[in-house]
Amino acid sequence: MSNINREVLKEIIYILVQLIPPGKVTTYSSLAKMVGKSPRVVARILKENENPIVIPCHRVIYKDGRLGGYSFGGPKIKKKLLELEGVKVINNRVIKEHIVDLERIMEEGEKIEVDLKCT
DNA sequence: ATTTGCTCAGCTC
DNA sequence: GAGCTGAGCAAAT
Repeated sequence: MSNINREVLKEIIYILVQLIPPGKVTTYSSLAKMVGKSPRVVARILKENENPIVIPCHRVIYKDGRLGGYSFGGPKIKKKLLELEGVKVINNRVIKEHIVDLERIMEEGEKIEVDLKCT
């Protein structure tokens, strides 16, 4: 059952990436764990994304905090974008505090949803 | 077979 | 604790 269509996988990953709030980043491995695939595949799909404007693929980095690559203007642009959102990048490395697991983000998202409902 | 937007375990300093 | 190396990984070319 791990044979998901590429399109579906793409959609899932895009949605997940769009869930990342500004000022936070996540890792390829986190995404990979979510979709049950290898980090390489996630990276490839992120790279293949057709509209980098709506999909903040710059918020996805290595687990070590390194930025990794960025086909949409190069890693320098990626760094700029992250800094613009409040993420501190030191020596091409995002400090650990900003890295959040996708699961955590989703939990917070649900929490927010609940809050809205209560209101 | 080679190249990638990766990650982990070991090793050195 | 921080940095480097080598191997493993899955998909595209």
